[in-house]
Amino acid sequence: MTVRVRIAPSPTGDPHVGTGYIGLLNWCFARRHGGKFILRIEDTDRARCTEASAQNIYASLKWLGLDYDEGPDVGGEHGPYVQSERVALGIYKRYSDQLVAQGDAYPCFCSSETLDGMRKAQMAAKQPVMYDRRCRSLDPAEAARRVAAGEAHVIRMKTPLEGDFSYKDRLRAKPTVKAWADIDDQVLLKGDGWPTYHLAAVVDDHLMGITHVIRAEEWLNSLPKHILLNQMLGFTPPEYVHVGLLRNADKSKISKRKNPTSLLWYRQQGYLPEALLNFLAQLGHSHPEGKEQFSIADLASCFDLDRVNVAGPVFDLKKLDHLQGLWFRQLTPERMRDEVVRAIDDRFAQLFPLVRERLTRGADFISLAEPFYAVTVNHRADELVPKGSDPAQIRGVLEAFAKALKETQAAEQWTVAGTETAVREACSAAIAKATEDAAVAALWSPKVAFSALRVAVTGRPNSPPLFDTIAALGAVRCLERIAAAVQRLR
RNA sequence: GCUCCCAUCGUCUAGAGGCCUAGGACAGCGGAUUCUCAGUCCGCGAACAACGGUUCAAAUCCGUUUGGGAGUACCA
Repeated sequence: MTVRVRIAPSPTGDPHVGTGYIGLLNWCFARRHGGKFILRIEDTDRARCTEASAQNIYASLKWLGLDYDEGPDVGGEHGPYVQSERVALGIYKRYSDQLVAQGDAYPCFCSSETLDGMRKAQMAAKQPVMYDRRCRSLDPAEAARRVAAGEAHVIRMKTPLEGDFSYKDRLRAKPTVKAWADIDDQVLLKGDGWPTYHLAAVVDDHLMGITHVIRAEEWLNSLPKHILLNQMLGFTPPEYVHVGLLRNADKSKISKRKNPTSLLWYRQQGYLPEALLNFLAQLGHSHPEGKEQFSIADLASCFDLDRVNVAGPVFDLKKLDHLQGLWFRQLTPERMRDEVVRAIDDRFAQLFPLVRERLTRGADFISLAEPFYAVTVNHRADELVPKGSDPAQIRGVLEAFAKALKETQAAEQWTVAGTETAVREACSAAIAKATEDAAVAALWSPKVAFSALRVAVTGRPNSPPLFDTIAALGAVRCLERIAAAVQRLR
């Protein structure tokens, strides 16, 4: 039997590291066994999926080097590989009809309000939350008549009312056992006639000849539904394997709030695909020879599905940075040069408008843009403290600005307008506190206070417009530099 | 609440009953090299969640507890 595995991301938002992680595992498994690795786009959520997002998934997988043998943009014998196109072909509706005809599924006419009320009542009564199956007992002929009359409905699967479900996941010592009675009558076809994940994935995995479904453990709970669906439809189920979920430092499921989750971000930051992949690989599968640095081709040659981790690993960027350093320093001079040029180019587009009118010669760009590229700047005390003020006063000003800007950063308002508003408000507040004090008003005037801020942030008395500069530099570097300037004044 | 999953240093892990007074890597700390920094090299601290079994022998097997996580959608 030829191994056929897949990843099936949903094109919502940015391409996710989790997709990269699961993709890597599937890719290695396919390559190890001479099988096929397939990409399928699951865009059945019409409200959230976008074409741009799908394009980013293709680009990111390509960037990582996780080449797929079949997929939307490469074709294959089992297409189309985008579920919305398969909806148009009537594929899911056909299977749903079959299930209803067999008596394994039924139309449900309950409104979302009804369902909401049900949930709340069950919650309050500390009962398990699930559909009470009231439409399941409707007379099929009567239900069919209401459907034909155009009444709003969904299609639900009939889960067994008694008995146990058991499935042995190869990564777990003991089989997963659940009582069928705890499993909901899952919606298969939504009100708009589109399939839910459960129906679509099971049908497509079968139609595409998938032999192993290697996915994250968040799916473990719905495994019984998927196996049951396979049985009802007369399919031989693929082997389902559930791996650990990537975690934040607090062990919760990895999230945008607490970690960079976008693959686009890693590329933009200059991480090497080799390093990211190496890092991701270590989270899921240790190298049998104990190697720390290895390529995915190397991993693929010794990949063992039974060695994959089930405990969700914490995603730690420090380790990535270390690996990145190893890979980067081993780059050929040519490729390293390309990486450096790319890093400069990326920022050039943003910076050029700021310095353009200040240029006399092309080489001026280098000195003018230096504060934007530099990791840190050195402050001169005499420049930091404008005439007529003293170091202690300026320190107070900068500390107030730092506080205001930190809030701006926390509120994700780090833009030209956002930072300017924050800084100006800090000035107004300080002046308002000391009414009619001319000296205080002078200290907090743009002329004095802004100039101190400019030196703190750029390390020099002249720069492009202050708030454009602050916005372009980014919150992290600005705040670091202000803190350094405050230190300098102690 | 209900259901399921998981459990070795701060983090990623090695470990499939004796090789374990638990090994490696990252991070931290100390030292060496060095004009500086980075790097490199050397060293230090740091874990089998707890309690009961099974066994001549348990990090490894079983049970209970504790802790963490996930699911509980007409999202995937």
